[in-house]
Amino acid sequence: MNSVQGPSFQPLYLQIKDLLTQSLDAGEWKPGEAIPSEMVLAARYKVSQGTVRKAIDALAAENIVVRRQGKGTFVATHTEEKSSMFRFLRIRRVDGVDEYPHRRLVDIRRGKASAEVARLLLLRPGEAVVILRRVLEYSDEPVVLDEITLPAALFKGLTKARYDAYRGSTYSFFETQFGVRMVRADERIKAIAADPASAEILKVAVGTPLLAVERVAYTYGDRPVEWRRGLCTTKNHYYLNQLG
Amino acid sequence: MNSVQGPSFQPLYLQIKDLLTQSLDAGEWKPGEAIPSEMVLAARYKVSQGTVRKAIDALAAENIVVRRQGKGTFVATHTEEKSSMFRFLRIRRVDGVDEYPHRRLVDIRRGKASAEVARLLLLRPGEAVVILRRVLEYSDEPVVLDEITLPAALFKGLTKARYDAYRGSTYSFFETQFGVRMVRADERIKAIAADPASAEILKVAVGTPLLAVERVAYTYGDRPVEWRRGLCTTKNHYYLNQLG
DNA sequence: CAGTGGTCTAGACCACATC
DNA sequence: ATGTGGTCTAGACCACTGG
Repeated sequence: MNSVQGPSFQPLYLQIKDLLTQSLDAGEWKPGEAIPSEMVLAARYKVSQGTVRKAIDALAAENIVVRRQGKGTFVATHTEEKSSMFRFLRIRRVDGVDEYPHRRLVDIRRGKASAEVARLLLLRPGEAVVILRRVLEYSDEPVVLDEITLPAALFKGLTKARYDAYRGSTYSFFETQFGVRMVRADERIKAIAADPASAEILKVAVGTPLLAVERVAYTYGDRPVEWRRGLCTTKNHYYLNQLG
Repeated sequence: MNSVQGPSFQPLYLQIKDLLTQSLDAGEWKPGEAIPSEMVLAARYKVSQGTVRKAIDALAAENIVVRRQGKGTFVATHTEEKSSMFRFLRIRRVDGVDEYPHRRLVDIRRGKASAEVARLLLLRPGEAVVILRRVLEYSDEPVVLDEITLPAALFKGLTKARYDAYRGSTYSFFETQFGVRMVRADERIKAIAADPASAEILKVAVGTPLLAVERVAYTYGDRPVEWRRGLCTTKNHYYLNQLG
């Protein structure tokens, strides 16, 4: 059922994958919901089940959907079992115990995108942004001091009260409250000395070496929608990475 | 052609994948060589080409093997194009230019595995190890100070002269000279202050914040075969990570 | 039981590399 | 022209879930 292929050839299953991504992006199926079965999608797109399967396999490999045998294929969520909660949280306790930190919002303020943020988030310089400052606490110990910058246009009505009231991870909050789902991120890590303000919040001496982690997070279609910078104490914690 | 399945069921294509991994491990096909074609493997294992294909797909997804349309499937190498050279090297210049560092071996010494190294590399405490100390230089600037610990049993005849004489990456050296191919690694990152000895080598002030990167690298079958600890200046460089 | 995803097969054809 | 991997199809059967 493959149509005539234009000059810029793309396999059928990748075309189907793009169509599915568009539907996901448009919110046709919400996070946590099931997408139609392979047979139904095959009928809709007039291709064989095997081709739909390959398209879904590709989405599953990117953690955009989750397959569950016997039940169906579901739009991935940041509100899930432990396994996926640590996908975007690489900080671990040195003793190896998996602990999900308590997040304490220091303040929210509105501002204009700096040249750097505008460049990274593909905004016009000076465009409105929302900036959250947070502290992540592990067993009541402050470990990470965060600053999260978001395009205001996508996060209308983001207030401290709403953030504090939400139970669950920050990306789960973004996803359920603003329909912005993070699918991928790039991080750059440096080591820096604690400045007085950060040192006080993290309860370390001024000049203590900290990890400085900068992140750009992307939603469907590789659109950047979050910039964050975190300072992390590594007295009792480390940053975990798997190279494969 | 599936045989009767015992109590611990495993799909045929995963069984084939394991057989291929064993052959790879045994050196039946060396890095850089082509493995037999899908048709030939299908005949050998008495399964369909599609099943062999799924097995190879799984190996390709883990970067153990590389497919090249029209040519064949090849055992992956650390001696390849730029794209794969940075798979285990996450240090980048802040200006974004991709530069492969010059490695300078400080010394090689032999010793016994500490309790920690023995635990991580699954050795008996006190078992013989080889320890390399290196400096990685980017544009003549020392950036990383490394200490690499290897089980002596796997790296007989490793001398400074041989290391210095080799052209190519360290993992390429291990692979071609000792038949030990790294396929995966875990890294743990902390921020620490430069001690006097390290500071001098890296040409930074004592107390300068550095990244401390600890790595355990694994070969086929998840067998740990390298432990390393690196100290990295982040004045002009950073550690890059992709979360997906 | 019916419906879902998961595996396996067999065959056709396409794209690419090499001779 | 031949051989390789890449795509697509159609159908059968298995494994899991839930009514």
